[in-house]
Amino acid sequence: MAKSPQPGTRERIVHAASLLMQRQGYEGTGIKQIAQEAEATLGSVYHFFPGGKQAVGVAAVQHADQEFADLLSAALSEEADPAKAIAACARALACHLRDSGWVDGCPISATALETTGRVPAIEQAVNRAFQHWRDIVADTLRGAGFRESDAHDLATTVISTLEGAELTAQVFKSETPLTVAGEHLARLINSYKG
Amino acid sequence: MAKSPQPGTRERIVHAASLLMQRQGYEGTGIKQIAQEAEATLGSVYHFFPGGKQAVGVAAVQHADQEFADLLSAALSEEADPAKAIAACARALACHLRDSGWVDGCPISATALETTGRVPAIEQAVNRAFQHWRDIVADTLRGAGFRESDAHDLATTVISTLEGAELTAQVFKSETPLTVAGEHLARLINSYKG
DNA sequence: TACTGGGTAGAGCGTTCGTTCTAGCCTGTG
DNA sequence: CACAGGCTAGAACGAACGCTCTACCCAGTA
Repeated sequence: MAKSPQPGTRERIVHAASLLMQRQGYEGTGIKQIAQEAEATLGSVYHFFPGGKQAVGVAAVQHADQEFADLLSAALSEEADPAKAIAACARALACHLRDSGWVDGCPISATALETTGRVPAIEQAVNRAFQHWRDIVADTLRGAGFRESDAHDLATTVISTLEGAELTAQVFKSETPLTVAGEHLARLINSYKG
Repeated sequence: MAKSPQPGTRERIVHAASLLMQRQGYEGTGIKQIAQEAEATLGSVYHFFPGGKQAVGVAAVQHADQEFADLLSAALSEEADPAKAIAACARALACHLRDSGWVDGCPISATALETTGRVPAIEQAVNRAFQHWRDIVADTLRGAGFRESDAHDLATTVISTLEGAELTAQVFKSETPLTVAGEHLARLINSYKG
């Protein structure tokens, strides 16, 4: 009974919410639209998320958090050199963004910007996601022999820059901002080596 | 209610729209809220902006575009060394963000993310703003003797990174991401010198 | 004096929002 | 077979949305 049945209605709702919020933000996405996209009914949504739209939003952010963390971990473990790994990661994001028709950028930044200081529950989920991602990068850098404080600062800038470059690429509808940012990050990281 | 002094009604509307959209995005901001904040009436808003909410949004983005361009130009012309100037600019953004209670980040990024691929008029205004800002940085770098292509790529990354760092700083409610990003950008720029 | 027109004021339109509610379906157990 | 309970289905609510509409105020002009 505690197990979710079939291809999981709850999962479909979270996935649809995450996708829609990625593309049109939190405010721009309606509960009914989420239900429709998930091929669920309003009743189901409120059954699984008695907390309403906020609760769906939090779950969607957490889902996107884990999804991007997995992508980041995979990209970083494929390459021994962290500088090259991050540049490759930026290129991968650029490809994905292009293939989506310049629509699928960072899955939570739109939601983050709309809700800062106004919806604490979502704010907190976003905060945790950013910490999560930064820590993944920081751990990789530490593992590659970077000094503790350098690793932390570099990881912060890596996340910031990827985030910003994704936005810029989306605005310009061009892969260039992301690929260039990746190369610049690699150059920056290499300048700390040794 | 009480009649407002000097500044024209149209200007008050644009200013209020810009501020509200900065804090809660395009979708999260209502026309009536804009009118109220501007101490104007709905009739006045539709008198000055027959195009409705989209038209107000475009004007707000253009206003924010010019405002940030002025801030950028001022910061860049205060320092001869562009690397130091950009680091100083990042610190200034951090101060402003902190003083606003971590609420006033980039004035258009929330709107940009919500409207990409969905509201062409606003999309275009955002595109022009990013180009505008990038060109200001690129011109400064070119003026400081950087190669044409280096200046262009660096300018793109500077805007991306500032944008992303502002978001990260907002999420973490900390000045650090912005100040660190500023220092990293300075280091990156200096690595292209000579 | 009367006219003119930019600007102000706000009631109210149709729609959609988030949410609540009741009723019914379906499946696993006793 | 009966029956409980997780889940689905969708009608309906008040509030808020973007927007339209008419009426009014009040210089400036003649």
